[in-house]
Amino acid sequence: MPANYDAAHDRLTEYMRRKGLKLTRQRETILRAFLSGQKHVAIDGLLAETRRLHPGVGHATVYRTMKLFVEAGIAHEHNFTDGPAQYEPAEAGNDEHHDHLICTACDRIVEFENDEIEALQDRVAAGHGFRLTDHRMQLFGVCEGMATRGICSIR
Amino acid sequence: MPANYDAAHDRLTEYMRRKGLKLTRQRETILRAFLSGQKHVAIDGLLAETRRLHPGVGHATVYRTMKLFVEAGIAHEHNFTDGPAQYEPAEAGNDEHHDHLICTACDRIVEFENDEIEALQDRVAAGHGFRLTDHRMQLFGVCEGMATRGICSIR
DNA sequence: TTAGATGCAAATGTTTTGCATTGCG
DNA sequence: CGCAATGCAAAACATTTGCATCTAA
Repeated sequence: MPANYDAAHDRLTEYMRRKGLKLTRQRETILRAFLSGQKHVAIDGLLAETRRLHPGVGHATVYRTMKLFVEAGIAHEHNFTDGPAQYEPAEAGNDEHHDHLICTACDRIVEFENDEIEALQDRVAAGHGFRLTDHRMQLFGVCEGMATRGICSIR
Repeated sequence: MPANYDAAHDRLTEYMRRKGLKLTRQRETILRAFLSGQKHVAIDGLLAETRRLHPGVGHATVYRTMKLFVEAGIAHEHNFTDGPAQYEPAEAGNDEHHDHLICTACDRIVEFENDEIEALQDRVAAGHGFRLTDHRMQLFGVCEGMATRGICSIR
C-alpha cells in the first residue's frame, strides 16, 4: 500500500460523499494501482497493474475512474504527446502547479516550478485582457545521459 | 488569391524540387484554402474550403498535404485541446517562435512572443542538463469581451 | 515512362457510450 | 430497495495506411 494512499483515499471518500457516488472495490484497486507505480502513468499501464490486483476490470472502468480522480483532485491529466494521456498523482497538501521537461530520446519526465515564468505569464495574459484560468508549458529536449552517452539512466 | 500565397508557393516549389516531389493541382488548391481563411484552421474547415475550390478532394489528401506543409516550413501544427490539430501559416521572412493565449469561452487565439520567458525556459532546461529542442506554452483564460459582456467580438 | 500522388475504403489507436447486469449505501 | 457502477461490445473521433488508379515531371 503506497505512502499517500490513505490521504488520497480520504479525499476520494469525501468527494464521493458530497456527490452521492459510490466507493467500489474497483475504484479502490485503481487508486492503489495508480499510487504504486511510476509518477506518470498512461491508461494501459494502469489497467495492467489494476488487473494484477483485481482481474477482470474493464478498461472503460479505468477511463471513467481516472476522470473521476481528476475531478476529485487526486490526479492530474497530461497530454504530452499525441499518444495516450498520462496521469500523475496530485500532491496531498501543497498541490503547487508545476510544469514538465520531457526527454524526447528516453521519455523521462522531469518536473519543475518557476515562479518567475508564472509571473511573466500572468503579466502577458493581463496585457491582452485575459483572466488566466490555467496554463500548460512543456519543454522538449534531450537529457544529459542520452545526449552524452546515448544511455538512459531510468529505463 | 491571398497576400502571401506567392511566397508560400515558392517555398513549397523549392521544397518539392529538393525532395523530388510533385506539385499537384490538389496541393495548390489546399495551399490557397489554407492561406485564405482564419489564421488557425483544423482539417475539417480546410477540407470544406478546399472542396469549395476543387470538389472531390479526399480528406486523406488534406491530412497528407498539411504534414507536407509542416515539413516544408510553411505551416505550423498546434494541439491546443484534445480535439483535432490546428494549422497556422508560418510567417514568410521572420518566423519567430510564438506562443498562444486561448480563450476557453470563445476559442479566440491570441499570439504572443516573450523573450524573457524563452530565456528562463532555456535556463531551467540547462539547470536540469537538458538540451532544449522545442517547447509548447499555452495560456488558457477568458478574454475581455467574454468576461465582461459575455459577447465574443470575433465569431 | 515512371515514381509519386490521389481517392476511396479500411485499419488504427484512444476514448466514450449504450445497455443489461451487479452491487454499494 | 434504488440508483450508481461495472463489463462488454459497439460507437465515436482523429488520423493513418493499403491499394488500384491517375498524373506531373
